[in-house]
Amino acid sequence: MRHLNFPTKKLSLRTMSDKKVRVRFAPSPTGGLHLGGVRTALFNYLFAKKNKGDFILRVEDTDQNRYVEGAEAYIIDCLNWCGIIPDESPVTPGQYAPYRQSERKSIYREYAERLVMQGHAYYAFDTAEELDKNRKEIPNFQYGQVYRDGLRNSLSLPQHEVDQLLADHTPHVIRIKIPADQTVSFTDMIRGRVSFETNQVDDKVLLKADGMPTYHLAVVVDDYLMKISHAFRGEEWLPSAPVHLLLWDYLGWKANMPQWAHLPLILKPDGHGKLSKRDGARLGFPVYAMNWFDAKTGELTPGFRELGFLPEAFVNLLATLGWNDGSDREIFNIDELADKFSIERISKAGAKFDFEKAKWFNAEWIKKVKGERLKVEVRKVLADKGVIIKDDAYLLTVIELIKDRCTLLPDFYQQSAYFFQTPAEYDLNAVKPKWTDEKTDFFNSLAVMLNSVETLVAADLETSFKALAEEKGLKTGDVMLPFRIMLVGGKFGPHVFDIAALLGKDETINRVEKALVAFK
RNA sequence: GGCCCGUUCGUCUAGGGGUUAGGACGUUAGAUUUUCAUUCUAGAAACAGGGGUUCGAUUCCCCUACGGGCUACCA
Repeated sequence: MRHLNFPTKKLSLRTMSDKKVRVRFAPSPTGGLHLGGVRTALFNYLFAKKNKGDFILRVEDTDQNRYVEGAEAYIIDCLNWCGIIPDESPVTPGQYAPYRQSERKSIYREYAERLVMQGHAYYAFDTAEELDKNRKEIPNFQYGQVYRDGLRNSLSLPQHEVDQLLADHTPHVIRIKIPADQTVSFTDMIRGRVSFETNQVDDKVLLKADGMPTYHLAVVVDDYLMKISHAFRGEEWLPSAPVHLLLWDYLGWKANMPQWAHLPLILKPDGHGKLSKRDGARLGFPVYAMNWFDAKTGELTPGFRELGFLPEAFVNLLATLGWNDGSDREIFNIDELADKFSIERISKAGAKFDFEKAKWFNAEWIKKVKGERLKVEVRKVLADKGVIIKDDAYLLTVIELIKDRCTLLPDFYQQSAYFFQTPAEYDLNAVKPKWTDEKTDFFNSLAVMLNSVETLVAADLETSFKALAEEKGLKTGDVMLPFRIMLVGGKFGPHVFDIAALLGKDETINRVEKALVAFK
C-alpha cells in the first residue's frame, strides 16, 4: 500500500511565512446567504486581516440549473452589511480576474484533458439513467475501481470505439481515476491529521457534459491560479478532500497547495442536522443574513438585518459560535476579532444555534454603541410606523434614554413612539379600578401647577409632584402610575419625570387633560 | 449500509493527569427601579459509557454508544 502524504503542519508553517496570505470565500449563487456561509466568510476575512493578507470573493456558479438571478448581488450586499469587504471580487476584480467560475469556463477543460493524457482521468459515456439503475440495483455502488471496468468509459472501451464516440460528440464527462490501495492524508488546521483510503473514494466527475467543471476541479484549479494560501470551508467538504489532494498532486502543484481548515457546522437548535432555511420558518428565527426574496416562488425568507439586528452584533455572535479568544470576553467588534483571531481556537465540534443568545448579543450592542450610531436605523423603524420626527437632537436624546431597554431595533418603536405622539390608547385596567375623585382633583391641580412653571426640570417636578400629593392627602405611589399611563399609555418606560421634562410643559399638560377624560 | 469527523451544565464554551470543573445565554430566587427594562447578588445545572495507562484520569490510549457530515454530470 502506498502512502500519499501531504505536508504536515510544521513543514507548511515554514512555507507559510514566505507566502502571502490569500484566502477566498467561494459561495454559489443559489439563494440567500445562510448563517454558516456568513461565518465562513467572516473567518476567512478575519484570518486575512490578522495576517495582512487578501480576502477574495469568488463566485462558484458552475451549476446552471441551480443558478438564481440576483443571488450574487445579494451575497455582496450581505458581506457589505457585515463589514466583510473583499479585496478582490467579481465587482472589484484584481489581477486574477475573472472571479466568476462561469466566466472561467474555458480554463478548466485544458486541465481535465491534461489529467486524461497523464492517465489520472478518463472519459465516461454513461447516461444518468444507467447510473441511477446501478445505484438502485447494486448495494454500495460507486463509480470507482470495483465497477468502472463494467461501465462505458475510456478505460473499459476499446480505443477505436472511444475515438468514435468522441468524434460523434457523444455526451460525456471526465472523471478522475482514483488509484487503488493508497492512503491519502493531510493536516487540517483545525482537526489535525486526517486520512482516507483511496479504495473508499469514488471517481468523481471533474468536467460535466456541458463543459462546466464540477466543484472538485474548479476549486483546485482556481485556488492554484489565484494563489490561495489557506482554504477555509465547511466540514461537509471533508469527505471530498482526498479528491482535491490527489488533484493537487496530479496537476503537479503539490508544493502550492493551500492549507486546509474544515470549519465545524452550525446545527439546528432543537435536534438533528445542519441548520437550514426551513428551521428558521419552523422555529421562528432567521437563518439568512438579510431578507431573501425568491422571485420564482414569491417566497420571502426573513433575515437578521430586517429583524432588527445590528451588523456589529451579527458578526460578533457568528464569530463566537465555534471560536473564542481564550478569555471570558464575548463582546468584540470586527477589528478586535481580526486582531485576536487564531485558527487554533476554533472548536472542532458543530454548534447548535441559539437564538436567545443571538438576541442577547444584539441587546448588548445596542447598549454599547452611541445613540448617534443608531439614529439612521431608529429613524427608519419609526418612519415605517408613520412616526414623524422633526427634531434630530430630540431624537438623539430619546434614543439615549431608552436604548438600554431595546433588544431588537423595532423595539425602539414601542419604547419611544410616545415621545413623538400622544398615546392613542391607555392601559385602563391599571388605573380605572382604583380611580377616585381625589385623583381627578390632584391631576387638575397638577395641570395648574405645571402651567405656572417656565420650563419643566425633572428633579424639580418630582419634588413638587410629591409635595402636591401630600397636600392632597394622597400617597405618591397612588398617583405615579396614573401619571405614567397619562404620558406613556402603558406600564413601561424610563423615569416618569424624565419623560415629562422631555415632553415639555405644554405637551405634558395636554396629555394629563386628555387622559383625565378617558380615566373617568 | 460504507467512509470521515466529533462528544464538558438545556445551549455556546474555558480548562486539562491531582481544580470547590470556570464564564456566558437561558432559567430560579432576591435587591434596586413607587412602571417595565437595565443593573446587581445568589442558586440549580456538565466531563456519554466501558476498558486500559497511571499513585491518581474529566484530561492520554482503545472499544462501544450517541451525534453530525458525505456517499449527484449540487455546491
